[in-house]
Amino acid sequence: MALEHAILVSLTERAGSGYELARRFDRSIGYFWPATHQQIYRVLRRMDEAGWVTHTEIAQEGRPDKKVYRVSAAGREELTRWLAEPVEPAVLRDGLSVKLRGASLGDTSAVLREVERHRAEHAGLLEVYRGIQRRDFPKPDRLNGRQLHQYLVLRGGVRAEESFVAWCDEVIQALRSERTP
Amino acid sequence: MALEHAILVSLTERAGSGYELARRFDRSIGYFWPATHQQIYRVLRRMDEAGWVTHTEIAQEGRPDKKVYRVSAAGREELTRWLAEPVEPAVLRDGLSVKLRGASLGDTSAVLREVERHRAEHAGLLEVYRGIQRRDFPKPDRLNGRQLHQYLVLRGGVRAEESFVAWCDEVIQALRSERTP
DNA sequence: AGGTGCAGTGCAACTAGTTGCATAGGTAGG
DNA sequence: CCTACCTATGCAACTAGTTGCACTGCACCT
Repeated sequence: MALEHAILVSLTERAGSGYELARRFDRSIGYFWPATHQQIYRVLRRMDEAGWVTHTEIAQEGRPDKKVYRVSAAGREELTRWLAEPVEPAVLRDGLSVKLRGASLGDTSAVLREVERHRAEHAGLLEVYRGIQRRDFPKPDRLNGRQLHQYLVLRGGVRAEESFVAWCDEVIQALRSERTP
Repeated sequence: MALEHAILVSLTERAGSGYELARRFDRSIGYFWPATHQQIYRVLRRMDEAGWVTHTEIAQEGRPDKKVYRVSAAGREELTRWLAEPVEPAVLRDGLSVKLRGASLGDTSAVLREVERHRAEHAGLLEVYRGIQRRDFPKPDRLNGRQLHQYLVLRGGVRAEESFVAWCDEVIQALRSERTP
């Protein structure tokens, strides 16, 4: 019961179709709450039946018709209710750490290459975040309300990726000097 | 297909029962690969059927009998196979960020209290990690093999929690000065 | 002419994970 | 004495999430 709320937040920011929501989950909100288009479509239907959202079918030329969803009064109520209740701590599932922990049972240099690969991916994501930060929040001192909150979430992403990259560097250095003592 | 591998890593470090594994997942490996006892029991059975592990029933006095699992040759083979293949990037699901992003749609001060609560929890976890670090790895310069890898995973935990706590502090400060401008 | 990719929704079948409960004896505390 | 917790395993029913596929029509590239 929480993809619902991520969708409510996103739809409150702007109404949209399932497809559009899936794009947003790919580019922004999905960085901290991932979801596939399938899951989104399914949950949207459930939310529609529960009355949290309404939809309008929009006929389009040259491309398929779409259903634009918007948050209803009941949805806004549910969202404020959820915002006031405690939320469980973040869940992390990191296969790389499992691998590292078992590295000595296999080919350590393959694990090292994996860490290097992940380092590159996370460094890329960090650049994406920093790009958004430069473009959308060039003067972060004067923000408030929704803009401030979006900025703060982005800051979390930047910090997390910086920390991940730094960890990768530490691991890479340690594994390299282990291989050539 | 990855809880299997986390279990293989843990059972290779030391054989144990489902219950013992569940304890370990609560205290160490579960910090980056969470699992409930139910899931562990189910997967253990599947791994047993697949021949990756074997079990011996141990009769005990005063407490229930237990099944001690150990990794078989096929299990070790599977583990080395998995260690050599690429692993998907870590998945994070952070409800607090969703909340923060939607904070202006509800009671912002309730969200602030939530951030403070999470800060305290993560600071506590950080202390746990640092305690393990002091106790188990007082001289990290001379480690290698399994010990080094375990230490590096722990370092990842320390870094992640430090970063999370620092982010919470940034958020708390920003939300406070937003409320009293 | 043929392939790829985007926009758009969705079904079917699957795997993974959660929650609640059951059982049972021992141990510790109020 | 009663409650609560620990050790130990597990069933049943549920919710969540993944993977693979289908269909339409346009645009773009080769």
